[in-house]
Amino acid sequence: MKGDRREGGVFRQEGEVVRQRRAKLVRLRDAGRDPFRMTRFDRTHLAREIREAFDSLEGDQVRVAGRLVAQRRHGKAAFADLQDLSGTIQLLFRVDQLGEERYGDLRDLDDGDIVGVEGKVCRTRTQEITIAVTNFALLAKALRPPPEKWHGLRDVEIRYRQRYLDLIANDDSRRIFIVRSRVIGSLRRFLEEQSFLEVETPMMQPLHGGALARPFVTHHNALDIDLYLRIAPELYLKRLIVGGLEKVYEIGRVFRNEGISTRHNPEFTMLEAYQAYADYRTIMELIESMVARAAADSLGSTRLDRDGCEIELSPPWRRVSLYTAIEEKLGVTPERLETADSAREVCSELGLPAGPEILLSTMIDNIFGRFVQPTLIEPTFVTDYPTAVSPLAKARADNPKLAERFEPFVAGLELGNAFSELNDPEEQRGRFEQQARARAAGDQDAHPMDDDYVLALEYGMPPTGGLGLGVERLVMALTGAPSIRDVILFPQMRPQTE
RNA sequence: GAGCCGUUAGCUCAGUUGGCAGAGCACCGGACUUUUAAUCCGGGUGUCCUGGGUUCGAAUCCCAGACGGCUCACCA
Repeated sequence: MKGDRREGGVFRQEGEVVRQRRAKLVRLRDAGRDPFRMTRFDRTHLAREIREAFDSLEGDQVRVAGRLVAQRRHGKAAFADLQDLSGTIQLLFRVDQLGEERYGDLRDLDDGDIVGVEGKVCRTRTQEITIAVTNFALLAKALRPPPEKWHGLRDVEIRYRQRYLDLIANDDSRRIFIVRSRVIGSLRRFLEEQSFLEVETPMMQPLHGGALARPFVTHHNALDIDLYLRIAPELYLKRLIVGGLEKVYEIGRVFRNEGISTRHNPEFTMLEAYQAYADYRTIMELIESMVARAAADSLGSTRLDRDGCEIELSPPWRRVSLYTAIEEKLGVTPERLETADSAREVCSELGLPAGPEILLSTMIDNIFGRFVQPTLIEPTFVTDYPTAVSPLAKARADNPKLAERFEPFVAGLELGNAFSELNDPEEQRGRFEQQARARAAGDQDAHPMDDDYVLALEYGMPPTGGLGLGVERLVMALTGAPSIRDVILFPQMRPQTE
């Protein structure tokens, strides 16, 4: 066996502790008590259930199972803390209860071991709710110790690479992923109640579309074609609207081949929903109720406390034009953002890139993203995005340069994107052609021409409102998690080299 | 992709001017029948991220690299 080694954050040490534990396992096996041959253990209660129902359970025999996370030995008595999904509960082992031999078997137990115990619910002198153990079984041996109990596990690299250790050690991490699960459940229930139909559409697509982003490419051997991992389900979902399903949604993974940051992971979970005979204003109402509901279901409140600042998620949310929001924050009038030249001046003044190659829409987005977005703490719908950057959205009748589109913001985070869907096949074809030109000119994120989608529109799509919501962003907003990696169990990391 | 910062015991971290590698918790041995960061006595368990270089001597200084974090760029 090699000696101790440390490799960039993940611990693989074969240190003294591991050697001791392996030796202990060998002794157990030699004695015919191999813990890994244990199969089931029927428990009667979870830790929290015992604490919450103590009054009615006091004196009862119960069976619990979990991970041993702490031990306090006192010679002829010993305390231990057992952690299960619901929390921890104290165990009390006494030699006069277990007998000398059984009590001696406690030597087999280490922090981190998985044990099942049977015993009587009681309270100790210090009023701690405890199980006085009458019998116990080692159900699985931990050859490595869990993270240290007092300081916990802080090393972010280990937290992400070995998430199980993070979940064992950090209550807050466990809480965030439970919230995430509840949020997704809540979104489903809400949409179900509104008669939306949950559907699944291809993740591997011959043509990537529905968003402006670069895709991952893969290859199908039998068909001998390249396929793209989807960057959005949008165009398939709208085909279903054409097909008359009228209210559809999908919650699923999308993949975008771009940089990683505290707000971006290459794969993330997106909710997209489409409702026929609705427009973007209908969708605003849908989103504000749905998010408020998700907060209530996952946190028990529609109010968030963020750095001492209260955020109320109940409808209605503020609605503000992109241009008004910029003017309010920076005093830059909409007129100055009408032409690329005057916008360039504004960008120069603000210290933003203002080169001749930068498009007007990009400059506006930069100004907004840098100076306005971080201040949108209260839930806000920002409207009036330029049609030029919204190739799938219907233009406003009174001003075709602007789209019937909005983005929801909470706690400074962009949660998604929504609009009245463009259902005019001819105009859609024109928009795609414009995108294709941008693509030919080097814009790798531009939308590719999708004749098959235009064909679908030619059969007639009712006026439709649609939304895309980043589930991770929503969970970040609800939990206050500072990084998207904190709400994705296994975030993308660079592989470690040996 | 660029800049800045980080990587030392199982975990959390300290490490002075370049001079034998440190603390707390964990762990091992002993004591202890109501502790809960148990306590008391004894024990340091290490590829100081990796590879070069400077030096009598490198955790420390220099160069290159790996991984991570943050900011920016990219990106909804």
